[in-house]
Amino acid sequence: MKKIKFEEKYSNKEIATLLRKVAAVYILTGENRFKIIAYQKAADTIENLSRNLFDLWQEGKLNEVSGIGTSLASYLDEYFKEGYCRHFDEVLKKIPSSVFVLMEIPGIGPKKAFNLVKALKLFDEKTVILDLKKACLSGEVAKIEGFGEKSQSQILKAIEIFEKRKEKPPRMVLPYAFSLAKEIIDYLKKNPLVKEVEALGSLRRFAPTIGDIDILVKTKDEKKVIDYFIQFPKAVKIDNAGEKKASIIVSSDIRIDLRVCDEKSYGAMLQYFTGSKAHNIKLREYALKKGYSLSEYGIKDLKTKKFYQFEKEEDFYQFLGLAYIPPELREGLNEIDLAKNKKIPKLLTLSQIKGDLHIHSSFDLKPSHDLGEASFFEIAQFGKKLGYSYVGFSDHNPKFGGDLSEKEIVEILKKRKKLIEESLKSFDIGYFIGLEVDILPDGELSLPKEAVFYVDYLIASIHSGFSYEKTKMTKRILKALDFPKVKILGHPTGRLLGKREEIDVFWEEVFEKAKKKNIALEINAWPLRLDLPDILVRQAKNFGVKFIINTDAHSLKEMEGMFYGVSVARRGFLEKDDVLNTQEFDKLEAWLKS
DNA sequence: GCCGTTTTCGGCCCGACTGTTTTCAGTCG
Repeated sequence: MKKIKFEEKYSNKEIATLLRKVAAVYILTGENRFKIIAYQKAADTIENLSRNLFDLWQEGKLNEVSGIGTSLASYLDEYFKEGYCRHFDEVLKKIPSSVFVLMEIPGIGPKKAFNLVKALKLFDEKTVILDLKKACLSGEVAKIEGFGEKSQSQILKAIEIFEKRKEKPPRMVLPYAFSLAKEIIDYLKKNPLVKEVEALGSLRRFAPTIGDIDILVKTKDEKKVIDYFIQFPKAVKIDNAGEKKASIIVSSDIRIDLRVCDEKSYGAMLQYFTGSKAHNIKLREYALKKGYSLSEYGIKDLKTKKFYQFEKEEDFYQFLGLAYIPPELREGLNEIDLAKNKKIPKLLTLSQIKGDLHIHSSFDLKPSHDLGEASFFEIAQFGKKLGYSYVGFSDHNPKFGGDLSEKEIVEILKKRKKLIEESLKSFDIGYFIGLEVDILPDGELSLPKEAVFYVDYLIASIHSGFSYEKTKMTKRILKALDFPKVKILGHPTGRLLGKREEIDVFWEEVFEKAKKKNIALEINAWPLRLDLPDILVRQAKNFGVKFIINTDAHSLKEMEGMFYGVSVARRGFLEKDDVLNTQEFDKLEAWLKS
């Protein structure tokens, strides 16, 4: 078979888009609606896959993906092999391509898009959005059958929001989402009708980035709470507001969804509104097989027609014969099967963490990157305050290959070790002397070998050359792991959420080697990193690799961010024993010396 | 078009909100 190179059009995202387009055409041509659903479901599944569909195809595992049956598998096989699929092409030909562009605007689906294109003759996909905007402004849209003044101005607003979002997608990193959610929660709490209020959705699941903020309120007066909510001072637009729910857009183009309910359905509503969508769909399918229909209000027994309500979420899952599923695991993977067999892991908790091994101090060792803000003593003191048994100092390596000679670098590290020992002589917390060292392009570490005598451990990290080809990058990392005293692979994928993509690596080879050499993979808790990503955490765990969760703090304040790293570990199914810095000092020391 | 702890046939998650209608279709989460 000829070797086929991966291209952008083979990415999960692009394939999902392709299948959704086919589904859209089927909607317009009046296909069987379950066929349409099948395409949409396959698209959802593929988009949320933890691996590239393309890779799975190369391994002959297309049929293992749920939602891909014989038909789709053969279409996709042709698509990967030939670069196109005749069936898809023929279907898509039936509809002007500008229809698909309009569908990207919120509130416009296939039917509205098609009617607009047909009525206004908007056939140029490059200008279709601009043309539609003009048509709205000149009042033409309101004249089309099925549209009116209101939908015309709604479309206009939707286009504006769409254009803004295209410039800067408003996905938030966790800390920002938390602070925004807190603002809204504080506002809601001022209203005495609000009995209880919680942030749910992806925030409760601790997803690495958050799109919308979801808020649930328990109240006896639903309508009044909704009226109060839409008066939130920072709201720039009320997207919708009914009896049961409302959505506002706040100044930063972020959407806040509110649901209100009484106490009797609070448990079911918590479950529903925490999601994810994929988890809820799977849960409902599972329940249906058992003769129950689920909704945000409770559980209906389809035989007896009896309706059950739940004040607590735990009882909702229990009723279905399932163990409680922590929100972090509700991504529609295999968590329902695990819950059915009572195999839900006992996830790591923050209180189990005994120390932080990636902290940057203010000691000036002429580093390759930025210094921290706090002294060794201040860091130790703060570690103690956080309840840790030990801390690890891991400044960036001195700039190697520049003005400093190897001898000078060794001297600096010698001096640093002495200073640390003196600073903490009479302070009762364990400590380790580490160093975060750059992995150079060739896989060497940016440090003279003699320097390792003055450290307990090294964190090897990539800080440049992120776009190497996969094989070269893999070799580079594997080589770095052979450097003496490397015990941790720091922020392994190098990603910066919304700013920099993950490096391209054959991770299985890295996991294999890390396991063999007893090297831990870091889960870097810095909110923009959250690296290793949860999906890879789970894969690495299956290889038997151990982890260490670090904050990469450059200030005392940042040392408080351990919590974000723990959330990644939880989403990656990690338990206490998977994570080395849950161990006491002696055990950790033994590992560092191993 | 997919799927199987009732099934290889006959099912397929569930409900809210809006606008344009005059009972519902479209869209969204």
